[in-house]
Amino acid sequence: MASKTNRRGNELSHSIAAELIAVLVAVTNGQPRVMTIDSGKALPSGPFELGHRSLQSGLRDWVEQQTRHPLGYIEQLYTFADRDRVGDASRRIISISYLALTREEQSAPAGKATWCDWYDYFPWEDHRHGVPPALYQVIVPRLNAWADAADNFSMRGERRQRMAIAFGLEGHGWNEELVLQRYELLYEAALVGEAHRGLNNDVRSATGSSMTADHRRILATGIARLRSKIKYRPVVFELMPPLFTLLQLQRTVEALAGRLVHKPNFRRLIEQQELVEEAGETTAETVGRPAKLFRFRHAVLDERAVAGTKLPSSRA
Amino acid sequence: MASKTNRRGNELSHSIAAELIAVLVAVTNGQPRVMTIDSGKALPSGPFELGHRSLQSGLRDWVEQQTRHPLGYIEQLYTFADRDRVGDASRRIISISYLALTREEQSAPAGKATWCDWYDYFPWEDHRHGVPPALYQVIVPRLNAWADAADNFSMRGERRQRMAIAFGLEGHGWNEELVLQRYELLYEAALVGEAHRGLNNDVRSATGSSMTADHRRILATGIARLRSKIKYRPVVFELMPPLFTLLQLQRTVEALAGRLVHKPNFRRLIEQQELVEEAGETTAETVGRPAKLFRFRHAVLDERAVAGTKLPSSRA
DNA sequence: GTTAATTATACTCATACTGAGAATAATTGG
DNA sequence: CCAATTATTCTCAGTATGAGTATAATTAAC
Repeated sequence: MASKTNRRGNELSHSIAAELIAVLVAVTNGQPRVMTIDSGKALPSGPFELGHRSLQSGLRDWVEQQTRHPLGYIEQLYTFADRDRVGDASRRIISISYLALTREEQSAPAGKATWCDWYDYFPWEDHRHGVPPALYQVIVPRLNAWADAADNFSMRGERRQRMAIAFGLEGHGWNEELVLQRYELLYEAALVGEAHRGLNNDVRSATGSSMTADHRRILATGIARLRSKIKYRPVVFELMPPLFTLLQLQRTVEALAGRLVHKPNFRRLIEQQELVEEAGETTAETVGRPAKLFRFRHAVLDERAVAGTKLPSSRA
Repeated sequence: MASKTNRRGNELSHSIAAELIAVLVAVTNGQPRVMTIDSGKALPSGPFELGHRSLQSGLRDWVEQQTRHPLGYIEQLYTFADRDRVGDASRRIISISYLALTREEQSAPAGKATWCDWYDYFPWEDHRHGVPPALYQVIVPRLNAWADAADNFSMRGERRQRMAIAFGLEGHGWNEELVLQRYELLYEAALVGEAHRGLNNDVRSATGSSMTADHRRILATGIARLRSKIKYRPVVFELMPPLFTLLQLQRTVEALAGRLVHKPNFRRLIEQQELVEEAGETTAETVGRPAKLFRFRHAVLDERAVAGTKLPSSRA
C-alpha cells in the first residue's frame, strides 16, 4: 500500500478539495420536498473554502447564495471520497453532506433553485395510498430477473435475501427506513438512470427521475436519516409552521415516513410526551369539527436531553 | 461573507488537507479500552492521501501501520473543520473521525501504540460501582461555582439547566449517553486539562487524563455513539470472542454503558431476540455452576435489517 | 460427604406501552 | 333536522419492561 511509505505528507494532501452538499427538506401541503438546482438534477453544493468559519457556515453560505433560502436546523449526514466518484486520479474530492430542515416559504427561490417532490425521485417509497402498483408490476420482476442472472447459486440466494429484506417481500414487512438499501439494490441491478442509460419507459417511470453524479444517493441517505430520526427526536417541528393542528402534524410525519399512522395513537403519543401545548384557538378552515391549534413546546429541548417522537404502527 | 464573491474556486480549496482519526475500542477483562499512540496522549491518525482508495481504507492503512492491529468493524463518527482548531489561517484541516471495534489480541501492539482504559480519560463516566465519589465531591461543586459565575441571571439558569440534564441532578436521572455533553460542560467550565493548564490535584484526578488537541472530545463522541448503538444494533458481538457466556456478554455491555444491568432481564432480552445460539459446551473456569457457552448468530445480520440489543434498566 | 458459598438459569408479577378499534363531539352543507 | 365530515376521547387485549424470587449445578471448606 502506497501510504505505508509516505511521510506524514504535505504536498500529497494538498491536491484534495472538499465539497459541501445539502439535502434541504420541507413539507408543503402534505408533500415532502427537496431543494434542487439545475432543474431538479442536482442538490445545492459548493466547495469548502478558507474563508469559511466552519463546515456548517460554509454550507449555509452556499445554500443561501444558490437558493436565497436561509437554513435553520442542520445535521451532518456523511462524508465520502470514493475514488471512482470522479475520473481524475490526481485530484480527490471529499464530499461532506448535510441534512437541513426548513419550511417552504412565500419567497420564491432564486433562479436556478426549485423545490421538487421527494417521491419524483423515489416513487417506490410512497406507501401512503397503498403499495405503489409499479413496485410489484415492474420493480420486483426486474429485480427477480437480476437475482436469477447471478453467476452462482449462493450469489442468487444472497441477492434474493437482500431484495426480500429491503422491499419487504416474503413476509418481511415494509421498513420505511431502508431507503438507501433499496436505492443501492436498484442501482446494482441497473434499474436507475444513474446506472444505465437506455432504460425503457416502464422502468424509467417506476424508478423515478435521476440526478447528477451520486446526488440521488445522498438524497436517499438524507431521507433514511430523517425517517429514522423523527421516531426518537422532535425534529418534525422544524418543518411545521408556528401553529398547527394535530392532523397537520400527523400528515407531515406521514409524508416523511411514506406511510399512514393510526390517528388516535398518534395523538396519544404526542400528548403524553408533552411536546405540544394548546394555543387556545381553533381552525375553521375545513369542513367538520374545528381542530384545536397547537404550538411546539420549545422548552422540551431544554428540559429533556432526548425527547422522542415515536411513530405508531401503520394503518390501512 | 467572503465566500459569496468567490468563484467555484480551485486555488483556494487546494490548501485543504484531510486527516483521518480512529477511536479503536476493545473490551478486555470487563474494562473498555481505547487504542492510543504517544503514551496515551493521542488517537491513531494520519493524513488522507491520493493513494488511498477510500476514506475507510486510508484509515485502515494508518491504524494498521501505527498499531499493527487490523480493523474489523468501522463506522464514521463525524467530520469537522472548525477554524479555531489550528492556529494557521492559511491552511485548513478537515478531520474525519471513525469508530472501530475489535478485540484486544495477544499480539502486543507496536512501539508507540498502547491500549488505555476509557475511564482514565472519563472517570466520571463509570457508574458500575455506584456514582463515583469525585462527581459529587469535586465536579458538581466546581460546576456550581462556574454556573454562579455567569454574567447574568438567565445565563446562570441556563448553565444550571445544562448541568442538571447532563449530570442527572435535580431528579433528572443519569443518562449514560450524554458523554459528549458532559465533557463539553467540563471544558467550558475549564475543569479539564485541555482547557486549563493549572488544575489543582483534586480536579485533575476527578476529570481524568487529557489528550492532544481535541482527541478527548473525539473519544467522547465515540463513546457516546457506542453507548447509544448497543441499544438497537448487535454491535457488542464485535467485541466478543467467538464463544462466550451470557454473563461475559453482560459484563461487556456494562463496561461500555458504565452501569450495571439486571441479569435475568438481560438474558431474556438476548434470548428473545435470538441473537445467540448455544455452542453445546460449558465453562468450568470459575466457581459456581458452569455456564453454557454461546456464539453470535451471524445469520441475524442477513435475516433482519435492524436487530436490537436493548439495554435493560439499571440495577443497584 | 455434608454444608456453605457461588454462579447459572427459570419463573412470577405488577406496570407501562402499543396496536387496533369503537364511541362521542362539534362542525358544515343540504 | 339529517347526512357527511372531522376532532377527540375511551376501551381493551397483547406485549414489553422493571424488579424480585425460586431453583439448579457447581466448588471450597470443614
